[in-house]
Amino acid sequence: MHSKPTMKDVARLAGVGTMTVSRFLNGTASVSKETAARVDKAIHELNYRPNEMARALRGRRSRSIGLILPYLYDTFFSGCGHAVSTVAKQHGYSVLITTSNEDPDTEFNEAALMLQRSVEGLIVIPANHGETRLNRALLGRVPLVAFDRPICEPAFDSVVVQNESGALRMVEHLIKHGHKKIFFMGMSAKVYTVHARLQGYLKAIAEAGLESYESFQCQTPESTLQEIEKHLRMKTPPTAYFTSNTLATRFVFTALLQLGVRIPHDAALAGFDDFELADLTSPSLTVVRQPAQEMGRVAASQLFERLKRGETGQPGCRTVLPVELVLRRSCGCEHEGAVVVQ
Amino acid sequence: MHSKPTMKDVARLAGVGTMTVSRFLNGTASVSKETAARVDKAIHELNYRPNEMARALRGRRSRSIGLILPYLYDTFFSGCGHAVSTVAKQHGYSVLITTSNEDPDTEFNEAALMLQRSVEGLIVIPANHGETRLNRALLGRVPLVAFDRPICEPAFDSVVVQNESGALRMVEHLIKHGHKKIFFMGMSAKVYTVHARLQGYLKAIAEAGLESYESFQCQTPESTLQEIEKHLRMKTPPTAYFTSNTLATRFVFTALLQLGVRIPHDAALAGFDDFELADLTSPSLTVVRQPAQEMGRVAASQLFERLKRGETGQPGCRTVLPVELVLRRSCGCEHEGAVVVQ
DNA sequence: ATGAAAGCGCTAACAA
DNA sequence: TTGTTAGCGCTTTCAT
Repeated sequence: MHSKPTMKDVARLAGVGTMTVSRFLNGTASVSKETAARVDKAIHELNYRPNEMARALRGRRSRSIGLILPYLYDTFFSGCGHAVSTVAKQHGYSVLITTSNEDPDTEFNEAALMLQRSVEGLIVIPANHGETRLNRALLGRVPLVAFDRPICEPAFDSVVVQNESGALRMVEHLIKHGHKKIFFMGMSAKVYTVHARLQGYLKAIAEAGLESYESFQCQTPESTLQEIEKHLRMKTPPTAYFTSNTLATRFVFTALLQLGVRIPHDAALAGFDDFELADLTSPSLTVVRQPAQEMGRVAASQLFERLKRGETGQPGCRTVLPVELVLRRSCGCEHEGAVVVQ
Repeated sequence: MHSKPTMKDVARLAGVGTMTVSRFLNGTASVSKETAARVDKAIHELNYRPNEMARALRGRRSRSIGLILPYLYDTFFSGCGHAVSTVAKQHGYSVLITTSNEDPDTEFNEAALMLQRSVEGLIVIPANHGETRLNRALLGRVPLVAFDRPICEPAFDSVVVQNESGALRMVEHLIKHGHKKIFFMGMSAKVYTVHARLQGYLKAIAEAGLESYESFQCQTPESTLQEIEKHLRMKTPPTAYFTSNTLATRFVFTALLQLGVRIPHDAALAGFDDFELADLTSPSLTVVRQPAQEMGRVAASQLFERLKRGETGQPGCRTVLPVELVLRRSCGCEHEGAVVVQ
């Protein structure tokens, strides 16, 4: 056989019509046992595999979904991606993946391209909050689930974590350690999660009757270092830092070490988002742990639920997943190992 | 408009035949300026987007490639994936992604599924060495580029790093520090990269006239801990460890810390594969750095090169990318920061 | 339970 | 330069 065998080839070999082969493969209608056996034999003999493009073109279903992440090299995002991919595989679906690089236009174009490829649904971590151009007009009837950051479009589902309350609880923890001047350090106020965590920080600070301090200079290691240097020159430098995400945590941690600040003695540190090796630094890092893979799993499940029900008009729902406080040493706790607070 | 506009709709609105629209879109043949303008207007008016499935079915090109990685949650793999995705986007291609979970059968099935989806090429980090079932028979004329781990099939391209010489140089470095008993710690001898790095270790050891010690117990933190405990009970415990990959490095590092071994005083440590935060541990970790993203970039470029040339008969070539030694503190070096040796 | 005909949206091949 | 015809491989519809 030169090129790939088609359904016609199978039908001919089995001595039946193509529709019988199609029905056998899809279980759309009953096929007598005998013919089924003949068809099955022919399929194996030719090593026949249906052409998914033709299937998608003729039928309604492409058995594929699209996944758009800001980046793939970030552990958090790729962890989510792994979960989505796993769920899709369980449903027999393929995943088209792409990155938006946090750019709403790229995101829009990539989404459009995926729709051209007839994906049945889209799972997205939207680019910077409020700027996403994804909407019903673009998507038509195709369902979309946003996660990590919600989309303000009522028809889309969202899956997020307890950003605000997680931050609030962690800052409360720092306050319990006796800190009065706690700095919030973020990468960018434009990102939804950073903003939400800032709100939690502000609430905790306000409830304790303290003053709030925030900075969004954690763009690069250098800018972070400069910012922290500025703090050290203050009359009363901060005694604790709360960082908005992994990268901010890393940058602040590095800067503090470089500047000879002893953690947690001179300044305590706690961050949002756990990561590998956070327990191997010195001191080990206290963080809010969010369930990255679980979030991807739930988002994907939600999408497949919609696809199964075929209900497209349903309003979107928001799922909020719980976070945990992982208390290690950088906050000032002195117990051995890590204490996880649900 | 109820459902999506088709080429026919555009043709009708522009008052031309569908072929003119097709030619306009693909630049296959010249279209007069006036008609081109009318077609362009119609396309924008209807917000028409060609159906990629139909294109792929009729024409030869699906403008998509498949990417198969062992896992997606591993930073190394997802970094490679990011690079592949970026290159594909530059070429206007979409990426179907999936994970093999290091299982050759899953890998085989996923590859077959991708071929059913008419991918034009495949980029793969093959599952455990020697067991991969990917071959020309499955792939037909579809090109494949293996990276990180090569595939022993002459028609496939491979992109790898200097696993053996990188390991050799690092072990030589440990030897220069005066170590006589250096343990090689790996996760699994079945993985190509681990095997290759072991060869480098063995060569360095042999050239120095030393005795070699190897263990593949770094499966879990627990098994690693047990293994190291065993070493400590030896008459002359090892004074240095060389680890085969990130996870092994982490496990050995944690175990040594837990057992109160002072690094590098009681035992030095050096590993293959750099990772974020390797410079923030205490002591900071000396590693062989391999260019993960670069490897993905080169593999993808190689694939697109083949696609462009359309030459399918060409024998596969192997590209070897250089690694760097990143000397931090865990090996016993005492300089500030990190020294990178090309 | 099975088959024949039509056509999904597009493009290669030919014709004008 | 442009249009017509045919058909990629499959499934829907209608017939038997």
